[in-house]
Amino acid sequence: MLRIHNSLTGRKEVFRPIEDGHVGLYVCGMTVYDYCHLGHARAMVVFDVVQRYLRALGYRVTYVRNITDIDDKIIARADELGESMGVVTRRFTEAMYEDADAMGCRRPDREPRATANVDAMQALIQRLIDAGYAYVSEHGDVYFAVARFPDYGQLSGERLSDLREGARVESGEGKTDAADFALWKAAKPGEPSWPSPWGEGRPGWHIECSAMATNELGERFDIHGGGLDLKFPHHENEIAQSEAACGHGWVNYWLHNGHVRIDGEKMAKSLGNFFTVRDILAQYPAEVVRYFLVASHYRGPLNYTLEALANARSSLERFYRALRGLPWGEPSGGEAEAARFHEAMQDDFNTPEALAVLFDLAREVNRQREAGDERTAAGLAARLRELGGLLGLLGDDPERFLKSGTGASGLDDPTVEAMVAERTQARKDREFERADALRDQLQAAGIILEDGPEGTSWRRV
RNA sequence: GGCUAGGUGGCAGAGUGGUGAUGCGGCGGCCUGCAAAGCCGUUCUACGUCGGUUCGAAUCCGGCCCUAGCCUCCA
Repeated sequence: MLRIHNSLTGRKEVFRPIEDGHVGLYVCGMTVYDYCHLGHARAMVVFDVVQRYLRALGYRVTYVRNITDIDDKIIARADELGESMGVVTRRFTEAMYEDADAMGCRRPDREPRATANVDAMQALIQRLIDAGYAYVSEHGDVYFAVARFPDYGQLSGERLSDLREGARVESGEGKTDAADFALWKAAKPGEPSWPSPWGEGRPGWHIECSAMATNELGERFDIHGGGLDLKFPHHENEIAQSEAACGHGWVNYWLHNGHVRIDGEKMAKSLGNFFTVRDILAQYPAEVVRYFLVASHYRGPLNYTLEALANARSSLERFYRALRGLPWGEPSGGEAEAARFHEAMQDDFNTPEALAVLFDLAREVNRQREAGDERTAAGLAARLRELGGLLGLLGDDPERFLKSGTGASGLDDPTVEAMVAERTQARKDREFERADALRDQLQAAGIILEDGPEGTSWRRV
């Protein structure tokens, strides 16, 4: 029985899909005007885990993630680069795929692009105008009249009166209410635009997701996710538009992932404290980054530090050392751990707890191996791989992972192998001084040796 | 000012009304030529604060303090 924390109600609820055996999942994707930073990576990995786990539970999942390819920031970026919007969005869409693929994220089933769905957005806007929820300003902008939608604030807990009093709500621009938001923006000279019943213009941000989600998943679907920063106003406005248009509830469960922080602050472009995924991937294996993201609960904040990444790496090393040297086979044994793992995952995707179970399993693998029962150890190791796989982890070859290291050690594999062989000979000859000198030399180059009953293995720091 | 999350041991990070997750680190032991790794044991009065409920709370309730986020584009 899967329970998930629904931000709409603020509590954990038993998940019941609308259609038996099927889950419609919509996640707000990127605005493609720059490279992904770690915050984007978190959202991608979090919902990749959600999607994977739902499938592991046997659900058919329709996973939809949009691509916002029309937006003020894109226009600005294209101007800045002296390129067309299409060129810019294509480049950063490709970059997003590279990053997401590297981190082992399965591609969504559907990835609607805003520019390909303007018709659906216009239809939705028209519907809202007809139903009296939206109005056209004298400048040709269309606004959603927030006051006409009594349930406004159901997701964020914000009250309309508080919002109006808030210092940061803009007024003017033809709005009748400061809290109203744009559905359609009249084109300024030189801006990309589409013809519409209200004049040349382009869609507002919020209407994109309402239109595309409904288009792909219907007027009522199961799960809508995104970063915490989208909760208000974006998701609140999506709800208002969609429910106003269809006249009933829209999404059953809302999921929001927490922010990545750096030095206790949100990682954000405006603060200039962000790290791009590709910069981090240049220094750490993608699986380490993924582990780091999965090692804390998706709803909480995640502090980015070098220590945390190092920690993620040593955790993975522990797993891969347990796996090392055992044959890939069918899982056997570890049923109790598997049950605990699933219990954790079904409790609002508690990945840290699930990982704790995996550590227990790794210890059991080591115990069995130490006891000389390699057969049992191999069965458990396969179980460990199987469960890790549900999180998108532990799919690598242990030797490969352990020998990959963080940076350049200066010594290539054949050199290391040669030195190891030389040391082995020295040890055989009981020339321990020479053997230790070689080991020290390797260690200085970031190579750690481990002497086992079946010879010496090594890994990079 | 309003709204939303949080405040856990040396660090990271789960969890729970009553037997001190898990990882990293420290210490001791086994193993090893010595290490490393592994295993075993262990350290550390851990749960922001003040009250309340309870046989019993860190876990429930209330006040307070602090942190972060949102209220403007943001995963």
